[in-house]
Amino acid sequence: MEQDFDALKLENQLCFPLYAAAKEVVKKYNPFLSEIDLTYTQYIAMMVLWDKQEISVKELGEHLYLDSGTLTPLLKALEKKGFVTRQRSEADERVLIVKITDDGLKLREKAVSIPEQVGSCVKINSDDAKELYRILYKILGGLKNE
Amino acid sequence: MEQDFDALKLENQLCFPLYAAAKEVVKKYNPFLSEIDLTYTQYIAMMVLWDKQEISVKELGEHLYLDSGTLTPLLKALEKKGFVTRQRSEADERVLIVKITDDGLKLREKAVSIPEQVGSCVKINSDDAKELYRILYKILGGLKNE
DNA sequence: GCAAATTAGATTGTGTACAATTTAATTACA
DNA sequence: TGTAATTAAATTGTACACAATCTAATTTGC
Repeated sequence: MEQDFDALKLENQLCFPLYAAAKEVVKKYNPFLSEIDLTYTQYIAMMVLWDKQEISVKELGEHLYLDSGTLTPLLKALEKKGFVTRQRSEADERVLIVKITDDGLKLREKAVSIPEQVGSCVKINSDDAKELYRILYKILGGLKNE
Repeated sequence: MEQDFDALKLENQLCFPLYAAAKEVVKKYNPFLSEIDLTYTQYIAMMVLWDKQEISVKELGEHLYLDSGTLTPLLKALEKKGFVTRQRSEADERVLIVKITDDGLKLREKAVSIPEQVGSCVKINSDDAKELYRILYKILGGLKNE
């Protein structure tokens, strides 16, 4: 009585290419990010800060799908590099407010060409890109409400 | 003279939802994987071994998009749990052959229901799943030849 | 045949990720 | 109003992930 194990084959997984492609694409950012002294995770945190100037750790984590265990050391590193400040909210001492500095804002001008540069490394046509974007956010939306 | 920074907005990235969705979906495996004492990375390594019984570290890394820096400690952990053995190839002492053990093979029966269980956590219809699969492997294929 | 180049894996160091726990501040509510 | 519950970050411990380097074995090319 042979059992059917096809469901456990790597090529039948959807999660595996998701995991692998994410890793490989993130890796493509490194040569460009190292020029501005950021890691990928630091870069996406800076993206939120370029947009909002200041934000609590909790809110930042909601945007990035990251928790304080990841963000606390990451934000300390960004503070050390002089790109952000960290200070407790006066209204609620539990809350830590992260603010972008002038140096952090300046960094945006150096970063602005990165999306295009990485884009040229990742071969995907515009239709596939749109489909991928749509499906990924559908998945993320579906996971949130549980 | 205002510069256009839209390319740096989080919502205009394709990589970010890829990164976030991969992380969140992998996280969904943990409750099921912890029951059989595996992490996600160990699980995908076992998938290759369930399929092939034995493989070199190099080949395993090619399948999983992982290098020896990640695989060496991971395979030592799997060896410690008794799921694999590690021994040098006699034909070429540089090569380390990883072999599945009887316990490792038995684990497959416990694991076989995991894909379905995780599937029910991730809301995606069959058309989207097929599209996603196609696009992700297209990306992975495009990154390889460079 | 042998030195140079290549290859496979291991090691080191840095930076995530995240579960679980802890601490301190705030809020709920009896 | 005072205690219990909740909340936000920080901390701790484990496990990747990978660049860079190292070591040992094998292959190349003369």
